[in-house]
Amino acid sequence: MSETTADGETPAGTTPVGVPPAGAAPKRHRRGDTRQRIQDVALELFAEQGYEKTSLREIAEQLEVTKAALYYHFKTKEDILVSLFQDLQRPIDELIEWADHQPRTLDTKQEILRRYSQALADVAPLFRFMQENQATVRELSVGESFKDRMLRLIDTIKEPDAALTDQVRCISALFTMHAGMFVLRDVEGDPEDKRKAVLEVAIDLVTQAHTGTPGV
Amino acid sequence: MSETTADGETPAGTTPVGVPPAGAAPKRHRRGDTRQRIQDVALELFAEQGYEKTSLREIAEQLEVTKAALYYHFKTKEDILVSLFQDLQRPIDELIEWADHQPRTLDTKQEILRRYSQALADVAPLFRFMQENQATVRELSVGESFKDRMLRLIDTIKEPDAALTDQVRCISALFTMHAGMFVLRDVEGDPEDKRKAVLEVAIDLVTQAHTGTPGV
Amino acid sequence: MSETTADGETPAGTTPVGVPPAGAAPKRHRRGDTRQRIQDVALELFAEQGYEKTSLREIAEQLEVTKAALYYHFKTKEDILVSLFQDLQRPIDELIEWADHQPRTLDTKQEILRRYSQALADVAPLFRFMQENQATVRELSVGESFKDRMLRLIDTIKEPDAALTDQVRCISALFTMHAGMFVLRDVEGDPEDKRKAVLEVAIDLVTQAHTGTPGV
Amino acid sequence: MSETTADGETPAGTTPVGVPPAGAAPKRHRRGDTRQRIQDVALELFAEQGYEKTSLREIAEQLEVTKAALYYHFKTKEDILVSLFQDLQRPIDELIEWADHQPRTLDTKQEILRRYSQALADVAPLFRFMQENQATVRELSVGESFKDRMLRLIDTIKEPDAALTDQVRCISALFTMHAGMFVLRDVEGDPEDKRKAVLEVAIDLVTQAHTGTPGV
DNA sequence: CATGAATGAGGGTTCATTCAT
DNA sequence: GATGAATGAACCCTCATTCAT
Repeated sequence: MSETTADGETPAGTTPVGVPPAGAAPKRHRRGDTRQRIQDVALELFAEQGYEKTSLREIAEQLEVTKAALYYHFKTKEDILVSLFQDLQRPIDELIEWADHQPRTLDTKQEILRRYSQALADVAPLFRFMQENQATVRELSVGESFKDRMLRLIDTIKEPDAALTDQVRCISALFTMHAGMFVLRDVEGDPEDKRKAVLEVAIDLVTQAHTGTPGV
Repeated sequence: MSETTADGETPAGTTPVGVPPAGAAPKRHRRGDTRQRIQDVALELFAEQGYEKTSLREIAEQLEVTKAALYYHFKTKEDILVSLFQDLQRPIDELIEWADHQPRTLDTKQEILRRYSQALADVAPLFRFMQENQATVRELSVGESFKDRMLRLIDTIKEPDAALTDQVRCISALFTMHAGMFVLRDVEGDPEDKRKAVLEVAIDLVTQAHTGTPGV
Repeated sequence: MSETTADGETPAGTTPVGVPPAGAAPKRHRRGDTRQRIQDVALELFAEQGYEKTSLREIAEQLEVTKAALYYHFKTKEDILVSLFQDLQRPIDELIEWADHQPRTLDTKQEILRRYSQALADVAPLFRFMQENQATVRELSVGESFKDRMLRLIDTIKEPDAALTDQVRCISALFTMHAGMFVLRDVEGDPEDKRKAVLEVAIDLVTQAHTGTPGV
Repeated sequence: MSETTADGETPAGTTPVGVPPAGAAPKRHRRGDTRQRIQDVALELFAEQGYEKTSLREIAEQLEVTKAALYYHFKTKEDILVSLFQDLQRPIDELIEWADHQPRTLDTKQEILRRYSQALADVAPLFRFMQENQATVRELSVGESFKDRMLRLIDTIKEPDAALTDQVRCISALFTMHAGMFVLRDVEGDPEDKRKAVLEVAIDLVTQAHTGTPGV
């Protein structure tokens, strides 16, 4: 529940369930936001149990609607997943877009990582899902597009003609940030501190890579 | 005694199925290697399509046996997976065992990474599977045991009272090696060269972590 | 709300399936009576062949629906059986309830048997099923509840401190009625006559038991 | 286990498992009696769980042999059941045979019941099985033959032209004895006392029937 | 906006049975 | 006298999806 950051931080102006704004919808469900609620529940369940093991029945039950209702809002099960991506991939797309218009300096690369760290924190559940369901996602239409995004992101910090080790360092920087998201849950410490430590290591890696690259 | 060999003492080393002895019996009873063949095919399909999306029918068909035959050799679908782990996790267990009896010097840590790099290469398909099916594996009995193993491995290279960044570096070292296995497929270059580059970066990270740690 | 009507409020009385309203819709959606029809067919087949030997495929086929349709109306195969009990056990529950509020006179006991005889005739198929599938039913959730009911019924006609033979007589009275239902099919004679003869013997047994009991 | 009287009381001269008579069969299983042991285990399991729910795997496992071994001794699963009947039905056949050669006096009928009571006690497990698996047995080849036996037994105590109630009394006498076997388990008291009480009630019923019959 | 009822395909699993060895 | 390996049929059940209302 708390993991679902889909619509911002927490649906700020939204009435918490069970406390309808005096004189509001009699049916207890806030109206019109069903689509949003489906996405929230779906993301939660997909992340928790995986895409395949989450059935539409389960989603519907948790929402107290019928399966058929889901089909009013989404054409297929995969469509729900796709919609999650479209909503959550945007921050990353914007980052890539931004990066593409910057000079390829070390400063830029570091800033990319900083922004990426933030973006990751914002879309954490989706990332957890991606990380843990690669086999599934790979087959889905959305898989290719996600992989593309990753490769393009790598390209923004990696020099194509750098030494192999330096290329690895850049890739490692990114994956350090990904891994940091879920492995560090088993390490003690303040989440924000951990995020910063991860970012520091990532920046370090990219810096080494950048410095090591001849002619930069 | 029991008809079901399900518990399995792994009749042999990890003999790849390979080609059937040229000119062998055209049909019926490819001898006593069926269990092995099931494991081979299963690992292949699990890694390729994921555990959930691989049906027993599919495995059976590819082996040209019936589904029921699988149940002669394994008690359940999950059992097949578990058996794969038992066979392939051993190298890692041995590594941890070895590491636990070494002094915690930088040299040892570097050697751990070197050996881990080799172990990973040996059990690559299983690792790819793990990496790509975490959501599934997490629920399975085998999930916990795998996570344990990872944490214990991290403990062999990480100093518990090191700075947070240095701890991250160690974790990063390991995950760099994991990521290296499948991300680098999209980078040009000789596989062995790539493996070495990955190893170098990982060793670098651990070295930095070790050096940075006060009092070491 | 929930799609599955499995818990079931028993939409109607024990309407026998009978003939479909002459000249009704030739196909698709015989309206809302499917649940009822499933129960009817299931009871018929369960009674005829036993619970285990009756497959859902068989039930579905006879109804010209798919197996999956059964699962829309009932959560499991056992659930179908349970629902049959809930529908058909009621007459007996009501009898016990009634008996519990009567004085424990001989007249009452005789009336219990009379009413039980009638109740049995009403739910004959279920009883036949129970009688013939005790081994199965015993394991099912419904088994215990049925046994309870029998014991409580026995308690309504049996004095706890009576002589052992008189206790046996009471039990015998009940089982005579049960046996009467299916053994007497092989004896010639009008069914109603036979029912009355059985009832007479049962009443006789209880009367002897009641008279023989000291202090009554 | 204790219910299995198949081979007498307890295989008297038989070595208890695990203590082989010095210099005996090295394989721990007493040799040659496998067929008997299959029957014992099968009867036990059939009576406990029902015929359908008892699988050959289960029987084999409990005997620590393979399913295939069962097929060496019996042609089919049903064959095991049939063999149980052949062994255990004999006492009843002998009783019928004996009864057929006696004068149809009240004394004879009472003696029939006495002997039947004893026979029932001897083959209790089989009877319990019959009672609880009628639906199954009915379809099996053995079903018809068992029913025949019951009808013939009834004929030995029932006058064909008696009043309907008196016929019922005779049937009731028999079924009282059957029911007595398993219903009385829930009544306190010494088993032998209970058996005698049941017998007394049965004799009573037959006596009434005999006396009530005009012209006897 | 949503439901009730249903479907077709497929899932994993278990069974009685066979047969070469 | 028994086993190891396999089969074919059937089982209960779940799924994503559809469509008239």
